[in-house]
Amino acid sequence: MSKHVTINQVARDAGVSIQTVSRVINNRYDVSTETRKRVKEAIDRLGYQPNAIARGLASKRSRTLGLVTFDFNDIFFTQVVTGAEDEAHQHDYFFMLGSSQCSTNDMPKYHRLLTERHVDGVLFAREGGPDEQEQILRLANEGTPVVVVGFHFKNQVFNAVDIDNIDGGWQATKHLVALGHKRIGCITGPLTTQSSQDRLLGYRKALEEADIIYDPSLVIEGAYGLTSHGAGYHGMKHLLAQARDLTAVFAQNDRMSVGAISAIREAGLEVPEDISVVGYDDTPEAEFSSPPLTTMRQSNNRVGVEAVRLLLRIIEDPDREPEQIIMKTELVERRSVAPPGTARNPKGG
Amino acid sequence: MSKHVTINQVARDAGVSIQTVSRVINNRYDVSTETRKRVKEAIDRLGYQPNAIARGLASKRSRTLGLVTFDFNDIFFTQVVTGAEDEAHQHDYFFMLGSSQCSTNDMPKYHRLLTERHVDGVLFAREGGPDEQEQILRLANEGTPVVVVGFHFKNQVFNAVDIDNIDGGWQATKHLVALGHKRIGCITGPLTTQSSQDRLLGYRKALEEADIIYDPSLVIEGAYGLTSHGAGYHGMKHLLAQARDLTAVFAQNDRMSVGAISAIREAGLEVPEDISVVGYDDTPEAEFSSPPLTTMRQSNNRVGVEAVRLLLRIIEDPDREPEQIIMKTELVERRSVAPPGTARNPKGG
DNA sequence: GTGAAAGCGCTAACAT
DNA sequence: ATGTTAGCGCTTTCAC
Repeated sequence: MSKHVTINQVARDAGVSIQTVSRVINNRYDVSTETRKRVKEAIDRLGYQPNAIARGLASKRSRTLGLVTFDFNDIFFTQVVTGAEDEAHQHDYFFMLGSSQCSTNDMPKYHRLLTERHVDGVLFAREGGPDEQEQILRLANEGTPVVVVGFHFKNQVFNAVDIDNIDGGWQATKHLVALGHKRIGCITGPLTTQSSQDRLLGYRKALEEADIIYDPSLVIEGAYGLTSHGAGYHGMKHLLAQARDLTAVFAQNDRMSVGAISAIREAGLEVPEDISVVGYDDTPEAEFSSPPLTTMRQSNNRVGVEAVRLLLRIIEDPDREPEQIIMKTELVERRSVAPPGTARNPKGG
Repeated sequence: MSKHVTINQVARDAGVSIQTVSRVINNRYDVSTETRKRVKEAIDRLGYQPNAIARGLASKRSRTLGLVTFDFNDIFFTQVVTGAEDEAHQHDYFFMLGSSQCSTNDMPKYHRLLTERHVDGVLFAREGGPDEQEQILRLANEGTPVVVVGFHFKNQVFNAVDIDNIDGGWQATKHLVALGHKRIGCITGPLTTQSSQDRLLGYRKALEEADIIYDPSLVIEGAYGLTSHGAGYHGMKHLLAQARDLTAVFAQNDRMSVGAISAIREAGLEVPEDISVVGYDDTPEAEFSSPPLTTMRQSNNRVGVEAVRLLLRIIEDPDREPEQIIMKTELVERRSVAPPGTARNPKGG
C-alpha cells in the first residue's frame, strides 16, 4: 500500500508545471536541457513511475498488445510468444493474454481485449478456422492493427510473419528422395491448417521433381499440439498396414515423428535401417530422442520478434502498406535418416 | 476506428444518470428492477462495453493480474498458465505477461507491472533464486496480493499452490523398490529448485524405508525446461559409467527420461529389460514414447485454476490468513518399468 | 433509489 | 520553452 507518486508531486518538487513533466517522460523535444535535467532529478528522487492506466485513458493508447494463441502446448507458438514478449517489453509494451477458448456463444476473447481493455493491437498466433480468419480480416479493415503469425493469407498481402512451409516440406522430402527413397509416407498436421497443407505441397513438389508418382494412400492426417504424439503413432501404424514397402516417412512435426518411431519399433522395424524419418521444428527433444531426429529448423523466437516489430510499425502508421514476412527453414541432419535398404536383415527382422 | 459507446450515451439513451448505469454494470443492489431493466436494454441496444481503463483509473482496480513465468517451455508452467487464464477470464480478469528476463540492472518486470500497470495481484509461476523469493515476501508484506505456484515456502505459510513433490518422489521410487530394484539412480532437476529437492527427498525416503543405503554417486543433477532432454541423456551416460549394476532410474521429469532412455539404448541396453525408468509429469509424449513411460501424473491445469481463485480471494480480502494448497500426484504405470533381471540376455547383450 | 459534483493521473490543444 | 484549460470515461462521495 505504498502511496504511488504522481506527476503532480514531481511537478511541485521540480518547480515546474505538470505539463513539463509530461513532456519529459514522453521524451518531447521542446523542453530546455536544464529543465529536463531538473525534472529527471525530481523523478529519480521521488521514484516516480507514470501511471500507465491514466496515460492510457488520456492518450487513448494503452501500450498494451493483445496475444491470441491456440494453446501454449505447441512449441512453435510458445517460442514465438517468448520472442514477442521480449520485443514488446523493449518498447514499453505489455502483452495481455486473450487465448483461452470461450464458451461458444460468448464473444471471442480478443474482442473483449479490443473493446474493454483497448489494446493497441493484436497478435494472432494461431490459425483459426475460416470464421476466425474472416473476423481477422474484418478487424484489420476496420483499422485495428493486427498481425498474424504461423500462417498467412495466400490471396492477398496481409500483415503476417510466417515460415516458408512449402519450401520446408520440399527440403525435407527432397533430402529423402536424394538418398534414393521412392516410397515415402507423409504424416501431416491437421489439414485445416495452412502450414500442414503447405508442407504437403512441398512434399508433392519434391516427389514430382523426382518423377515419383504421388500416392495418396501414403499420406495420412495427424495433429498438432498435445495430441501429436498419439497422432504420429497411430498414423504410422496405419501407413505400415497400408504399404509394407515404405522406406521413409516425413512427419510434419517432431512430436509426430517420435510417435511414428514408436509405432515403427513396435512393428519390429528399425529407424533408420528399415524406415527413415524426417521431422519438423527441431524441438529440443529432436536432438535427444532415439535416434536423434533429422528435422527442419526455424527460428521461432525470431518470428515473434519480427511480428511485434511489424505490429508496432502498424500502430505507428495505420495506413502503411501490409507487409508479409516469410522466413526460411533449414534441414538439420541427424540419425533418423539413411539410404533405403540399409537394414541388417530384411524387413521384419 | 469505430467510435466506442460510452456510459454517457447509455445514460442518455436510458433516460437515467451516469451513476445509475455505473451501478447496473457493477451489479449494485440499489437500483430498482425496472430501471435496471431499462439500462440493460440500452446497453444491449448500443452494444456498450465499459472501458476497463477508465474504470481502472477511477476505481483503482485494474482487473488485471500479472503473470510471471520462467519460460513457456516447461510443460508444468504452460499447463498452469492455461488453467489460470481460463479461471481469470471467468472473473473478468485478464493476465498481463511479465515473464521475460530483464537486463540485469533493470527493474524486474513484475515490478513494472505493479508500479506502472497497477495490476491487482501477481501470480508467480516460477521459482526464482533466494533474491527473488525475498522480493516476493517483501511484496506480500507490503500488501501486494501475491500467489506463488510450483514451489512454496517451507518455514512459513505463504499463499501458494503446489504439488506434493516429496510424496511424488516417494511414490515413484517406492514403485521401483517394490518391484525389487536395489540400485536405483536418480536424475534430478536443478537442485536450486525446491521441486527437485523434494523429489529427491522422496526418493531417499523410499530407499530408507526399504533399508537401501543411499548412494550419492547414483544421483546426478539434470535440468528442467528446454535443456532437459540433453541433461537426461548426459546424466544417464554418467550414471551408466558410474555404476554398471544399476537396474533402475528415477528421472525427475519426462523429458529427462526420454533423454536417459536414449543414452541407455546407445549403451546397448534395453528399457525396461535392463534398466527401468520412471519419469515425472505425465507429459503427452510419455504415453507415446518408446517405451511408453511410467510416470507421475498431476493436474497442472488445476493448479493454475486454484492459484487464481486464491489470488482473487486475497484481492477481495487482503487481510485474510495465508493459505497453502498442496496437491497430490499419482503414479501412471506404463511400460518403461519391469522387475530387475528381466533382460533376455545379461547386460550389454 | 437516484442524481450532482468531484476527481482518478494523465495528455492534448491551445495559450503565452 | 513553458503554463493553462479541458477533458479521457469512469467511480466515488454525498446529497436528495
